[in-house]
Amino acid sequence: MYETKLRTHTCGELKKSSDGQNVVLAGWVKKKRDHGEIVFIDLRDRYGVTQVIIEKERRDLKEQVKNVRGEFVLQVSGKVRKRPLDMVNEEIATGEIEVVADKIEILNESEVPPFEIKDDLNVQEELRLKYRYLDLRRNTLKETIIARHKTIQSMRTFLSENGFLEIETPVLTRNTPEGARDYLVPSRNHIGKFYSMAQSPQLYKQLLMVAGFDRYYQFARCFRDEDMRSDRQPEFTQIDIEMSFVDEEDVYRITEGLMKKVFHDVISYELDTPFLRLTYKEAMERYGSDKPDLRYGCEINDITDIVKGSGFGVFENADFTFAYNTKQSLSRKQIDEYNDVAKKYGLPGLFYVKYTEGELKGSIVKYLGEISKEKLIERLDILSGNTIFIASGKWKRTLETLGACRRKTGNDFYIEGRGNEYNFLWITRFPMFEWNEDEEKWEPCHHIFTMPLDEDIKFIESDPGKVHGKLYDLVCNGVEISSGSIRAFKKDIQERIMNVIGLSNEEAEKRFGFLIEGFKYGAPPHGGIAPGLDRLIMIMLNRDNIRDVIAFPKSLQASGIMEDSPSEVDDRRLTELGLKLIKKKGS
RNA sequence: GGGGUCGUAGUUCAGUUUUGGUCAGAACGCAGGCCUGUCACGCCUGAAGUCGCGAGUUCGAAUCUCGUCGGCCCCGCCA
Repeated sequence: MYETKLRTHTCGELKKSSDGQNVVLAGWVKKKRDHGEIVFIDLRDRYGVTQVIIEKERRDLKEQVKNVRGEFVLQVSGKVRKRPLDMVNEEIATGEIEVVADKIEILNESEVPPFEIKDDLNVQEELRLKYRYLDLRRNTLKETIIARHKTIQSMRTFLSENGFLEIETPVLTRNTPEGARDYLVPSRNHIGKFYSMAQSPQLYKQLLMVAGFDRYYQFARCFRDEDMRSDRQPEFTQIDIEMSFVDEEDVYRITEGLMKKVFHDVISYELDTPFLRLTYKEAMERYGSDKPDLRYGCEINDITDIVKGSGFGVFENADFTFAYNTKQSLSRKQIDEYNDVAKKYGLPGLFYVKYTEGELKGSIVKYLGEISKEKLIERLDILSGNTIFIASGKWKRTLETLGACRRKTGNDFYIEGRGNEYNFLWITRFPMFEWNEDEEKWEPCHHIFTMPLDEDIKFIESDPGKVHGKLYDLVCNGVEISSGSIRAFKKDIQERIMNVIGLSNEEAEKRFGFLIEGFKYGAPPHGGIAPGLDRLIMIMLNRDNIRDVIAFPKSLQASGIMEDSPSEVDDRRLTELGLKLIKKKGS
């Protein structure tokens, strides 16, 4: 396989049936085991590991490899030999054979690497990032990168077979102030002006619909100058999809088909389709999240009706009181951790109730009558030993807080060892607008080219908070994999939406005039979706960090640890660009 | 922008509070030697640290104080 001038076989393919063959292998020294009379060398490449043996009479070879150690690059010529039965290594694919060395060429030496190249590695990530090319030699990371390739390959096949065209769009584009901060690129030809690195190909793909390419996709690199998280990178990849003459159902069907195929091709997992659907409201009220993990229960319940009238101030003054049952017996210390979570999400704290010895216990129990207690026990399905959390306040914040607590319960008790379950669902019926308290104005929840639900269009002016968009998110195991929408392709709807959020015609013209202009010439009804490739692979391979699925990722401070980016540049370059630094670090 | 946490041989860590002083330690790796069958080879010997960096307190700082840099995690932000 993959024979070249320097090798006849890879280090992963020789089998019992290769016995007696003369072969040439090339690879890295994984391990040398020198027994004096006899020497073993495990040779590693992308495909596997093969044991090379230098026999006792080959003093010349032994002398030659005297100084060889891990990560030297060798070319070994020799004969494949079946190992004696009791010498077979069942751990590796080539464990039934070994190659008896006849000739060894040291293709390159290696310094002692800063960390060992082995699978069960425990090294500070900073060091792994600095020597990423060494980290990538390890199986775990290597397999991820291979899986990433397979994912892309599988998607290309599926989309191409379904009539989608792969079309590239510019990375260097213009600033569109909505949404995330974008990376700016100063222009040498236009002093004082800047390109923006595309946050996504959103506007281009919609114009491709105007152009008549009714099924488009692209593996689009997206750039966002925002703060990192364990699932966010400043540059990441979306599998950007847009279709014409469709409604939500068409997008769901294609996306479900795509996921089904990818999971089958990459990890041999058969997804059930169609995926479950929840409205945004339902997801929030039952799970406290617009991206709930449905691998476990712990559903939130509205208990406002039970606690109103209890006389307890917090309950009386709050819009809503919600609760969920952890179905666990938590210690005082554990409960404190939940209080910390609540504080982080802006609630003063949580109440908890424990059911022990046939009695509800907790600070708020004294406010509840017998009937209320019984209702509570029934509604939350409380069993002996259960700890229940209760929170009061405004709808969204209270639910989000309990949602964060529920997530903690899940992490602590329910999802351990269940990374190989995949619980996909669609979240639908998102609100179109959100009221910004600080600026006292309506803001779009998604982006402004979203089509409202037909039945809500009449509320656009009178009651924007009541308008839902043709918006959908694809969620799996508590992670937002993707979001998309059916677009507002007609001028009148667009203008009504812009009016709600206080965007004047001139302003809109300035920001995305080219899109509005394009929409004048027969824009077809269209919509799309853009699954995040990195997150999808994270979920599929059960990794909890996005850096693990990217060959050369950035650190949390958006630095390239290996290449030491970003870097300062010569003053000459700045001058050329008409730029001058205001502050320079260390000056 | 805010909060948390970590930083000690090449690597992973112990030592840091109660107690500032026999506190520069282990394992792996590395180097030298021995060893027909290992695959986490084994045995013997050895080298190896600006305790992230800087300042301060002190007779004395890995240990206490302040600052700073970097990694990771979270909130804000962000599809």
